[in-house]
Amino acid sequence: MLAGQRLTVSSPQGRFAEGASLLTGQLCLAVEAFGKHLLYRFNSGDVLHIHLGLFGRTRKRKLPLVEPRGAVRVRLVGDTHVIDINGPTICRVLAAQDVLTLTERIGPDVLRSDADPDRAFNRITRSKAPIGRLIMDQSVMAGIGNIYRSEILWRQAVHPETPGKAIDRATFDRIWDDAKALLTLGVKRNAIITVDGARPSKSRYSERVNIFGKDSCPTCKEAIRRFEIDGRRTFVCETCQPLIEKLSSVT
DNA sequence: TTGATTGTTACCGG
DNA sequence: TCCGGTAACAATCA
Repeated sequence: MLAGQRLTVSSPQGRFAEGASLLTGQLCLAVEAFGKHLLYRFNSGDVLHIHLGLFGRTRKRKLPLVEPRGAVRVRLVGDTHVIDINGPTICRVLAAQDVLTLTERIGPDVLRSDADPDRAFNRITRSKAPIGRLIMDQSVMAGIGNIYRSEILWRQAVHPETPGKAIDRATFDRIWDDAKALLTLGVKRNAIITVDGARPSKSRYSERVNIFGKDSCPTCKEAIRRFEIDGRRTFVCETCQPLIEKLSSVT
């Protein structure tokens, strides 16, 4: 994005003011993602850490500058473009040690080539927690959000309430590979698309997904059950995703 | 005006 | 010390 450019960093809303002054005029060496965390690395060694949370947005525009739209917390101005960051949950400057602490806390990111899926598999098979919780636990594996959770488990015919330790290696591999494929597509199209062959459109994501927010299963037409895992909506077709607790529940 | 929401973290009690 | 539960926070839209 703006990597390789000298950036003017400002804080139009006044918040993050000290952080902005620390960074302004520095060369942005790289922009990197660890799961849902964004790191802007600067030549001074400072790192701008952003997490967009539930409501955060970034907007990229060509220069010239226009008035910030909505609640812009950080504005990054390069040679040709400007990026506005609205409503991030996290917006701070990290020292090198804090960056390490952060990246060590985050599980393997399905989109990173240096990710080690074995770490996720080991966590999952040691837990009796439901797989629907585990794959969205960013310390177990990073990248999957609430919509992808229901969609991936439906696509792989895994019931979200299956205990982690009942997940065998082949099943885990299918979940991991599907997550990787869907998130890669999502990045490429800048949209959540989990229906094979679907195209992004101006419509809401609900038209590009299989069961999230739906009442009936696109495959078998049976009713979709909706319930909560950790307070977040979860959808399951109990016909296509039967709950199999398998043998390993022997304790 | 109210409610819902593609998320995370801090804190507290058991 | 490690859980599970709860609250807090963020911004926008219907």
